[in-house]
Amino acid sequence: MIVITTPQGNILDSMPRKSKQREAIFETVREANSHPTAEWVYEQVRKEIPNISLGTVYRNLKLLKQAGMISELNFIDNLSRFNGNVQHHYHFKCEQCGNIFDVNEPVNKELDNRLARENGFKVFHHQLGFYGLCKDCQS
Amino acid sequence: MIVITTPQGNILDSMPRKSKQREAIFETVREANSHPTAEWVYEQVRKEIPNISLGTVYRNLKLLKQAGMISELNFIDNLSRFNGNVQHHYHFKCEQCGNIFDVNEPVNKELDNRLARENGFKVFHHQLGFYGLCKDCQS
DNA sequence: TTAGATGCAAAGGGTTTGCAACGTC
DNA sequence: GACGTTGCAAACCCTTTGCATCTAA
Repeated sequence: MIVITTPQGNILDSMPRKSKQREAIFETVREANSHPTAEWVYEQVRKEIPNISLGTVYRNLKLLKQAGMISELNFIDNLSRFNGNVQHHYHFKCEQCGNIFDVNEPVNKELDNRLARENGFKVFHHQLGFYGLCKDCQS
Repeated sequence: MIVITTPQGNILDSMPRKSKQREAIFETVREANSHPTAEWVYEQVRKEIPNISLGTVYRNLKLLKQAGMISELNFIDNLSRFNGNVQHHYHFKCEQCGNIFDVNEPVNKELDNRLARENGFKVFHHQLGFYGLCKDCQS
């Protein structure tokens, strides 16, 4: 159903059909520098397409995730959060204001290999999240 | 309201009142070598206290967590999972069978310090979760 | 024309909460 | 007796889904 083309091509074209809703949702997530929830995406897209429904937002977020165009975080809290940055990276969550930041820490692939060697697991990837206070919340 | 006494003392005594429900819930989580959900804890405790309610389970899991007697994982999926192991450690989730394993990998505290230095965050702790296939699911 | 995509509303699943009754100190 | 705790059920919140309608190809 969904065919992922080369990273260079517009992956939206690989969907069975185009829709302005999906395009708006994708753009919203990609341009957000926060790590938005579905609700937030919905509120944003609503400014452009006032009668879009939450169900459509959820359906498309799921599709876009399956197509590898966005990623989903579910280790921050019990809310799904989406991210236009598909590259592997780490996160920091401020326990005061709740904001989530991308972290520039280099990703350590060797961790996966070591775990695989020592425990006999097959390890595909890992998620690393830091918790504390951001600059603004320390004063 | 809740006073955490020394790790040696029975922290349950520091609660305003005792209840057999709370004790059973605590024991169930501590003795589980899985990383149980509230629902699972409820099913277990029900064998001992048949008319316990789910609400009581949730209330006590929250209390026990606040008292530092159990910990909560919310980075595995969008379900709260509880753990009698309060020490800092990492996790592996099998994407096939869904089981979650504690990982013996040493905890790297230096990570927190480096992040703090480089980004100006105050870092309290971090969570690291690995994803892949466990031994049983590789065949 | 055909099948995917939408909007709507209802349903689902996990968690919290209000309240009267109960239990502990 | 005071007040923390419980059981129950309703409420809540986030997410999914069924269905008739719409729309891209």
